[in-house]
Amino acid sequence: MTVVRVLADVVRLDKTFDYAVPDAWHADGRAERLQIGTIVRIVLGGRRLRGWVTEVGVEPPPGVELQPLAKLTGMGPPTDVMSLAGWAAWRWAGSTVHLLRAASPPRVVTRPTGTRTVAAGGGGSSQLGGPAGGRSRQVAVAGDGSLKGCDGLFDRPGSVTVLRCPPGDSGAPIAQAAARRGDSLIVVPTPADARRIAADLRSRGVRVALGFDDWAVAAAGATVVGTRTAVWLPMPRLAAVVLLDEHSESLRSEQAPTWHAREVALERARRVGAPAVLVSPVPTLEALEAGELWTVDRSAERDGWPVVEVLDRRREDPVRGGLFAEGLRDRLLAAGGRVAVVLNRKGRGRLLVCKACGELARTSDGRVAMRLADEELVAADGSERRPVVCAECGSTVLRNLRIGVTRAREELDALVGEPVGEVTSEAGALGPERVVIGTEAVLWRLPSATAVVFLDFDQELLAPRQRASEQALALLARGARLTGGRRDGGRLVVQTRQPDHPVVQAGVRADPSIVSAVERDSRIDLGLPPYGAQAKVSGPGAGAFIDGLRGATGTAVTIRGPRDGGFLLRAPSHKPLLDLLARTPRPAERLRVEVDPLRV
DNA sequence: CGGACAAGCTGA
DNA sequence: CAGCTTGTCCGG
Repeated sequence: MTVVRVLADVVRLDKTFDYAVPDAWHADGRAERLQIGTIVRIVLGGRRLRGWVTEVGVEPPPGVELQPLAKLTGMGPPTDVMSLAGWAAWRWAGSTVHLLRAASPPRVVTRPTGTRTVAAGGGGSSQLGGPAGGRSRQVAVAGDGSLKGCDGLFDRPGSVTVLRCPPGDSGAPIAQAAARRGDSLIVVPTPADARRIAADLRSRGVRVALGFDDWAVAAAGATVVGTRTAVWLPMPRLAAVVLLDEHSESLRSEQAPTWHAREVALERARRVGAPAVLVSPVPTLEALEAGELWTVDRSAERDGWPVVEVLDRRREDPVRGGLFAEGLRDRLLAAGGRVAVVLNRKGRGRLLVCKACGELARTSDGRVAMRLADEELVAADGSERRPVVCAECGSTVLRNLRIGVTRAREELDALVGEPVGEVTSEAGALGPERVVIGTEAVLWRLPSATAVVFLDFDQELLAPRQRASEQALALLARGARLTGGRRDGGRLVVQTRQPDHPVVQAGVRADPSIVSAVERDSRIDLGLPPYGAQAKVSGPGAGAFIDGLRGATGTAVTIRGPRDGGFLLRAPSHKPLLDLLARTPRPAERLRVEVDPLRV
């Protein structure tokens, strides 16, 4: 009798059970389709459940009467993806079930779709062009702004390369170079990016699976293009991995387990020895830590960024100054074409500003905004408290820098003397107005702009998030993608009271390494990822779980809390932390474990 | 997770 | 002691 082990599709269960393969399945060939990852129906405690085969031909446990498998549903994640999901469950301290759901086809797949016309290796497709450029740690930018020499990125098996190139769209040539190596995994931030890259590759004769709808196409062997979930698609002949806009927040899953497509893709590449290339105008420290940095020529990078103009608001009256710096009107009128004005209203935290000298109330390291609470200044992340005194000049009179969000459009209207459009994140036609205002969504909804204005950049710089600096710089890069480089007249206008902030300076000098260097030092100091590991444990079961953790001895993990009902675990690296989380039994009550949380 | 069953509480 | 709530265990 053949016995298979099956993981039931029940998150809180997260447990395998053994089932007998019915004799009839041997006769009609179904038994041969049972492989690791195959999706089946099982009966468990009287319930019919979905499950994934995790082992075939296991020794039946003694004294247990096995139930037969109820149904063979169809193909599931291949063996390597099953194993990858298990790794990810460890890496983000979550259930394997969550990740296998992400890796399973959206509809039943009985067999892979289609066969490849080009042999694996892809070299037969001449429309992809040939390798160009020699080996160096640089990729060249041609006169038309396209990249040359991308093939060198994929020369070394198992290598991880970070390619920092200017904010313009550089994805297509890199995707083409990857596809020349064979079936490649190309991960992009948005479905629109995926469609664009996929169309380009298809026009060059590459067999492409576009996102999860093409699960069966990918299973037959193809270059996969998609958003973060694409890292879970079957790829029987994975030859290269590319992440475009590696810094993008969209690569991280919002729901727990909060897996990150960068880390999953790198692990997947590592397992098969495929070269991986992480592309971004503003690489994260995680990327820089994982791979070797390649750049484009310094002057080409500079030209690819727009001019960044800083409007320093420190000397203005914080009350009468309102939303707009003195020179803004002139800049708006001077811009020839469309102008996008960005006002972040998601950051609800109001900023306090010194009435005497115009400095913002910040923590002593200048990283986090402070607010008024109980007659005291308290950091937005709770890390620091002090009396209500300006750290710069000693004045005790601070004012709320309240941004008049509702009136922003009207005020701007009056300022420029022409109708101003408003863009929201909801769909809807864009108006004909030359100047449009909105939240960060403006940067995603508009196809292009001559200039982008950040009205309240301090809100980004001081956001109580671990990656506030990186994200603020990413926002500049996003704006730069709308405007194009300085050669095309692109211009960013940044209103700030922190003109010397590394992010602002990085924009002005078109040099993202300024932020990398400062961030690196501070994260090493604070033991933050990627130079340390953190996990946030919360929920009704948190207390009991932490008690269990405390029982473990000899680990490098420190526990802080409870604060707001949650605990923060820290360790010098991921392994001791994750191993401890994995071997500690979970309580019956609800528990949320977030590894490397965005906020602590 | 969800069902089964046991132990505990309440009101007549 | 029926009828209901709450807790614990287990499924292959």
